[in-house]
Amino acid sequence: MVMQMTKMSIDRRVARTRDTLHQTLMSLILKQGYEAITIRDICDTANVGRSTFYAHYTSKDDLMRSGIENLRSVLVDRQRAAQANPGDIRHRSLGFSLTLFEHARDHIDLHRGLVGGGTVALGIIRQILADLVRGELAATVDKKSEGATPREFVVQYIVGAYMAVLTWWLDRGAKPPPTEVDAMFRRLATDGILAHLAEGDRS
Amino acid sequence: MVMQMTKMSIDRRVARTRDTLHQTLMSLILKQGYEAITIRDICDTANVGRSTFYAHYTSKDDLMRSGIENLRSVLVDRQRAAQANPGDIRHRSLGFSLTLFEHARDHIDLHRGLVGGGTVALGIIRQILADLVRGELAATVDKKSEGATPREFVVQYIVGAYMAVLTWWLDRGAKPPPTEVDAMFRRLATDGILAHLAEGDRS
DNA sequence: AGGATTTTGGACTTGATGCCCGTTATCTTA
DNA sequence: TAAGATAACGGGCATCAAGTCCAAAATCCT
Repeated sequence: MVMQMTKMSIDRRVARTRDTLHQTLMSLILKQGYEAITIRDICDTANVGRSTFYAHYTSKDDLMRSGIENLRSVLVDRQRAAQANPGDIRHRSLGFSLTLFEHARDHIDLHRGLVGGGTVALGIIRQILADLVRGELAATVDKKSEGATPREFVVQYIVGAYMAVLTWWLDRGAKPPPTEVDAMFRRLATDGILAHLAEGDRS
Repeated sequence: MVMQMTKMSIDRRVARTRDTLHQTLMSLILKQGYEAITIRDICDTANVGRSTFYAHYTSKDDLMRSGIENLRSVLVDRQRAAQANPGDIRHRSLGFSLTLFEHARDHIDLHRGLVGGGTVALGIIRQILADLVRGELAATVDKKSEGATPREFVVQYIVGAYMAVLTWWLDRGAKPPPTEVDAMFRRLATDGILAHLAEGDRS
């Protein structure tokens, strides 16, 4: 029979295989870290033929990429909610921060695997955040206020700082609760480090 | 003859080998990126037996690590010079910024290879910067002004932001000159993003 | 010059990748 | 529920890099 053009309901076997592969990858990340994982490992653990793996994904990175995309939707949703809320610019901006801190705390093992692991996951998350921040800046800042600092510069600055802080926080076992790290990050980002340094040292 | 205890002048063969290996690694980074380099590549290009490589280093990362340490001294030196200079806290702090931007511009190919390449180089540079910033904060901030924000949090924040900005800048071909990016970074870091956002949008 | 040390190059093992293909299991749909 | 389509299996195969080892040759140091 000819394939229907718009959208075929996905074969259950395909769905099952892909699902299993994703879950297995995650569990292996927790167990041995991303880098150390081999495609053999994944297939063996998942009870999936290696040929089958290659029928769906071209590499470990490919599997990872495809599996991490749902994180984006979570963040985007919450972001939208935060944007809708009225409030001072101080509270309205950087909406992803608390969300991601909390998500990381709730799935701490997974996130530790991600950050501890390869560049791939970090890169994807980085990109997702960059998109969010970019959108936020576009909605927040006035078009005419274009200063000497390129928009993208600010985006990279914020995302870089956030990723570093998130990683550090996870490495320490997510010690201070999300709301607190969130507050620290926001303050640092919006007010700058001068406020921190000069507190007891205003010359 | 018995080995002298304190310090033996290094065998010329050893020095030559190690030197060649380092230079070769760098040139290969520029040509094909760090990740894609194989130990075979290095040895072939360097005209060094593969056995010899393993007699000196245990891995590609090992070679990289040992080779990048001189960058540290460059930065540390300039940092010291900057620290000695009198001046407002705004100019005295973040001394590494301009230095590294300039170094990156002068060795742009190398730096592009580094950042474009593996996690290793980035990690090392990150660590070097973290040490610098940590030292700087310790010298700058008053002990008693310890706020709710851990010192290390600020360090990670700054370094993360800087690395991201540096990478972005290099990817764009180091377009705005070092002094300008440096100024942008400093301003963002010390004054925060609020100053930027609110410029034309003070509600 | 001569003993010490390094370099060499090739052989060997191990293990991962990626691909192929005939067989078997499972799904879809009519 | 039976038939035809499709996916999964699994074993084999070629390729390549990582490491290790060793005897012979080259180079260095004093």
